[in-house]
Amino acid sequence: MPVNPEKRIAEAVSEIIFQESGQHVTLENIDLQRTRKEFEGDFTLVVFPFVKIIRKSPEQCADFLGQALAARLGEIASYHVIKGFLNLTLDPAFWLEFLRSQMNNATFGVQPVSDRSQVVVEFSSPNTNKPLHLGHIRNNLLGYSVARILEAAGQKVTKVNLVNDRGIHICKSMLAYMKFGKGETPETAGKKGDKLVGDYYVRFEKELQAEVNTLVQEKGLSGEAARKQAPLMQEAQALLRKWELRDPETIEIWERMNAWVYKGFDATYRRMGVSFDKIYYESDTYLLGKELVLEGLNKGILQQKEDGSVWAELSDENLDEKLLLRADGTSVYMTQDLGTAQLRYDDFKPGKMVYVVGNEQNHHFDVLRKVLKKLGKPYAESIFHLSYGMVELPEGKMKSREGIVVDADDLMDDMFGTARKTTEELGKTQEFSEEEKERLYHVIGMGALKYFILKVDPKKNMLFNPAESIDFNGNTGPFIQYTYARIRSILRTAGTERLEAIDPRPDPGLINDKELVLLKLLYGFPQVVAEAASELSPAKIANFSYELCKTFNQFYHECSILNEPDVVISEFRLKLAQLTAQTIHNGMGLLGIDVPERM
RNA sequence: GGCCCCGUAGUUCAACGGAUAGAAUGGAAGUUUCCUAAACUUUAGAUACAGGUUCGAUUCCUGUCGGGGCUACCA
Repeated sequence: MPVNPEKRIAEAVSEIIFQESGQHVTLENIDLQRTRKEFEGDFTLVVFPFVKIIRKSPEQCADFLGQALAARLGEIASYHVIKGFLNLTLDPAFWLEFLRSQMNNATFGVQPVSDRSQVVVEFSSPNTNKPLHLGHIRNNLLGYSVARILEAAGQKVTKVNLVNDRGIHICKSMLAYMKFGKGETPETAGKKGDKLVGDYYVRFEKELQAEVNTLVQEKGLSGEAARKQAPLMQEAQALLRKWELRDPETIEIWERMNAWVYKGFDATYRRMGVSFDKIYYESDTYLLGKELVLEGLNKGILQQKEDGSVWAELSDENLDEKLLLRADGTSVYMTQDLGTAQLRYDDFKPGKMVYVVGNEQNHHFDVLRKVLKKLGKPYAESIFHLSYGMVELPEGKMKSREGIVVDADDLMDDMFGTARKTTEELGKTQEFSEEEKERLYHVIGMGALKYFILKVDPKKNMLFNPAESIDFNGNTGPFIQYTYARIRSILRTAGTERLEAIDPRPDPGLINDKELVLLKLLYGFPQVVAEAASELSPAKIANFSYELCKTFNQFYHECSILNEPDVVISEFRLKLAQLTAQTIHNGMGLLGIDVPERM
C-alpha cells in the first residue's frame, strides 16, 4: 500500500495532462486538497486551472481526470465530480494500513532533526528595569512554541534570549535606588527581585514627573524641554556615561540589581515552562555594535554630524536617517541590535534568525535589516521578524509606559486560582493528594492561558479573557486536556498490555463513518505540523488539536469502545483511541502545554 | 501629515484565490440503567462600504469609513 497518496496523485495528474496535451504542469500548480467534510471523498482536485490546457468543460475535464486516475492508481476506490471539483475516495484499506503503521509510534508527527541548517529563535527579550507582563507572556509562549514546531519539522533550533540589561532606562531604576533605596534588598522588602527593581523604575518616573511639572510651571518650558532639562534626567544620563566608562561603584550596583532581577525572571520562566539554550546580554554586545558603526563610518557608509553623532542615511530605502551613536558617544537600541545580530551570526551561522518581537517594532526591524544590508552583512536577509499583536484584557488596554500593566506572575496566580476553584466545584479531584492537586491546577491554569493565546494568529491584536480561557467547554486548553485524560482513562480500563499484540485490521467493510473520519483526521497531523513550521504558526496546531478532540468525542459518543460485541472492531477502536491520545499529546507538546493522565 | 497592520454571527476566533464563509461561546430546544455529562444532538445568527482584476474574491488592487501601531539622541 503506497504511503504518500497526495504525491502519487499529483504526479499522475501531471503525467496524464502531459499525455493528453503535451503540456507540462508542475506539481506546485496542481491544487490537491483534503475534501471538505460536507462532501464525499478524501482528496479534491481543483480542475479549473486545466480547462484551458485540456480544452474541455470543467465537468468533462474532471470526469476525464477521474477516470484516468482511477485506472492508474489502485488506492483510488471511486471518484465523483461536482462542478469543477474532482473528489477522489481512497480504499479504506489504505487508512487501515496507515493506522497499523503508526499505532505504536510515540513520535507521530514529530521528525528527528534532518535539516542541518540552524535556526536561531530569539524571544522574551526583557528589560531588567521592569517585571514581565502580559505582552511578554504572548511573546514567550509564541517563541517557545515556534521553536518546538520548527524542531518537529526537522530543523536544528537554538532558543536564545536577549536581555536588555544596559541603557538609559536601566540607569533610571539604578538612580532611583541609589537616591531612595536605603540599602533595601528583595529579602528586606519581601518582594521578588524583578518587582523591587521595577518599583524603583516607577519611582524614578514619578519623581521625574514632579520635576518636570515644576519646570513647566516656574520656567514656562514645554513638557519635552522640561524633561530634557530636569536634574534627574541629567543625572541618569551622567550615570549612563559613568557606566560606559566602567566606573567601579556604578558597575557594582548595576550587577547587584541585575542579579536580583534575574532570580525573579528565572522563577517566572520556570513557572511559564519556557527555557533558553543561550542568553545574550546587551552589555556584552553593544560594544561590538559600536565597532560595526565606526567601521561603517571609516568606510564612508555612515555619516557623522558636527556634534559627533553618527547616522545611517536611508533615504534611498524610503526611510529617514537613523541615529546609531549619540553625540556623547553612547549607543542606542539599534546599535546594540547590530552587535547582537553579528554575534549571533558568528556563534551559529544560522540560515535563519527569527526575532519574536511585538509589532510596534516593525519599523525598527525594517531599519535593522537595511542598516545591516548597507554595512554589507550577508545575514541581513536571514533576519525574520515574527511580529505579533497586542494582547488586551476585557477591562481595557494595557500600556506599560502609562503604568497600566498586567503582571505576568499575578496573572499566573489568577489562572491557578481559577483552575482550583472550577475544579473543586466539579468535585472531581477528591481522591487526589495535595501534591497532585497543586500540580493539576498548575497544568490546567497554564494550559488555559497558553492555549487561549496560541490559538490566535500571531499578527492579530487579541483579547484575552481569563474567565473564558479556563472554561472546560469550547475551544479551550482544558477541554483538550480533559479529552486526553478521558482517553487515557479508557486505555487504562482496557488494559494497554492487551493492545500490544493485537492486529488492528478488521474487515474494512466493518468500519463505520465516525471511525473513518477520525482516522483520516489523524492522518493529516504531520502535514499540519509542516504547515505550522513553514508559517511559524502555533495556531495551526491548536486549531487542529481542538478539531481532533471534538471529532474524538463524536466518535466516542457513537461508538462504544469497550462494550462492543465484535471484539476485533472494539480493539481496532482502542488502537484508534491510542493514536488519538498520542497525537493530542504531541500536538500540545508543540504548544508547550502539558496534558494530564487524569483530571 | 506620511508609512504599516487590522475590520467576518451579540462576543472570541477560523477559512493555500475555490464548493453552501466554518467553530466556540451566549440565546432557544433536547439526550444520562453507559467505559470521565468538564460530553453529545438540534436550532437562529456574519464577510464595514463602493468599485476593479477572473471561470471564481473574506482573501489580490484602488478609493471611502472605522480601530490600532510606528514616525525619539526611550528600549
